[in-house]
Amino acid sequence: MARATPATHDELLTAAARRFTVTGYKGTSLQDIAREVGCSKATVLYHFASKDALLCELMAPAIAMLEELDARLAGRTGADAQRVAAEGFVDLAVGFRREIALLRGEFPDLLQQPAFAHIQQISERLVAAFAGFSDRPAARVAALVVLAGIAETCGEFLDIPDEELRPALLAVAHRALEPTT
Amino acid sequence: MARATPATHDELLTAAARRFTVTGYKGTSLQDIAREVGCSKATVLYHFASKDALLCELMAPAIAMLEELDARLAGRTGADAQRVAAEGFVDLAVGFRREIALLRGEFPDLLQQPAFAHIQQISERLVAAFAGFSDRPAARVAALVVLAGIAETCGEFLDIPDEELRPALLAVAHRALEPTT
DNA sequence: TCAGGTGCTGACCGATCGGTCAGGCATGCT
DNA sequence: AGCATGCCTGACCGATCGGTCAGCACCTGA
Repeated sequence: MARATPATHDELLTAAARRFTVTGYKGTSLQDIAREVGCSKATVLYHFASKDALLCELMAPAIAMLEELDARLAGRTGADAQRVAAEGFVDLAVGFRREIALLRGEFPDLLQQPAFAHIQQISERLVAAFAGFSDRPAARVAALVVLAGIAETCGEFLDIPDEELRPALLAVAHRALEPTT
Repeated sequence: MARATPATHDELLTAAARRFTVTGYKGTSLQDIAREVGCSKATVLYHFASKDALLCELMAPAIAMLEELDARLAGRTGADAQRVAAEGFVDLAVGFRREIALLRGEFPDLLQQPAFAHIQQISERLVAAFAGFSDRPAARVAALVVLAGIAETCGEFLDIPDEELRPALLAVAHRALEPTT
C-alpha cells in the first residue's frame, strides 16, 4: 500500500476519534482507522503501542479537564457545588464533544481498564455535586438525567457553535436540577 | 457440557438482556450468553436464528410500545404533545429499563439494521414533540437532554421501584423542558 | 418395539480481531 | 561510499467471533 504523505501521529488520532464516534470503540477496528488515513494497520500500531493506548491518548485532554473539575469541586457544598459542577461539566462537554460522545454506552465496559479506573469515582462525585450532595432519590435522579443528558446531547450537536450550545445546556441544567434545600 | 434443566427460550432471552446491558450488544458474545445459562453456544443458536434475531425479539415489546406512543402523538401540537410525549416516554423507559439501556451508545450502529430502520424516524419525532415542535435550538437541546438523560438514567436505577422512579423522572422532565410559546 | 420429533451438543468453518516481526525504502550524517 | 535511523509495509500469528452441521439422548405415540 502506497502512502502519499507520511501519516502523522495526530492525523491518526483525529481519524480514530472520527471512527470511534461513529461506530464506537469496540465497533472500530484498527483496519478501519488505517483505511481512513490511507495507511496500513501496522502503521497504526507503529505510532501507538496498542488500540487501548490510542484511546487513552485520545481521551487524555478530556480526562485532565475532568480531574481539574473534580479538584475544583472539593470542599464545596449545596448550591455552590451544584453551580460549579454544572458550569464545569457543560464547558467540558462542549469542548470535548467528540471524546465524550465516543464513551457513551461503552462507559461501563471501558472503565474496567486500569487506565480509567478512577474516572468512575470522579463521575460519582460529579453526580453527587449535581444533586447538591442530597441523598434524596429525586435529587439523584435529576442529577443523573442532566449529567447523562448533557453528555449524550453534545455528541449530537457537532455542528452548532460553542457559544450557542453552551448557554442552552446551562439553561436546561439550571431548570432541571432540584434546588438545594 | 451437561445441562441440569432445559434452557428455555425465555431463560436465554433474559440472560442475553442481562449481558447486553453490562457489556453492550457488540461486546457480548453468544458464548457469554450461553455461559450465563450454562448451555452451549449452539443451543443459543438453536433457539434463535441469529444474534440479530435474539436482539430483535428482545426489543420487540419495547419497540411496540414506542410505536404506540408515536401513534398517540400524531396530530398533537405544542404543550399537549410535550406532555403526552414526556409521560409516554417515562412510562416506556421505566417499564423497559434494561432494553432501553442496552441500546444506548450502540443506537446509531444498531439502527443501520433494517429491522430497526424506522426507529430513527420515530425517535426524531419524539425529540420534536419534546421540543413542543419548536425549531429553536435551545428547545431542541433541552428536548434531547431530557430524552437521552431519561433513557440513560433508567438503566442506572434498576433497583428502585417503578412508583418511585416514574414521578422523579416526570418531575425533572417538566422542569427541564422549555415551556411552549 | 420402534419411528420420529425435540432439545441439545461438540467439532468445525471462514472471517476478522489485535498484535508481532523481518525487512524495504528513503534520508541524512560520517 | 557506507551506515544508521525513522517510517512504513505485507505476511503472519493465536484468539475469538457468528454461524453450520451431523449426530446423540430422550420422550412419545403408534
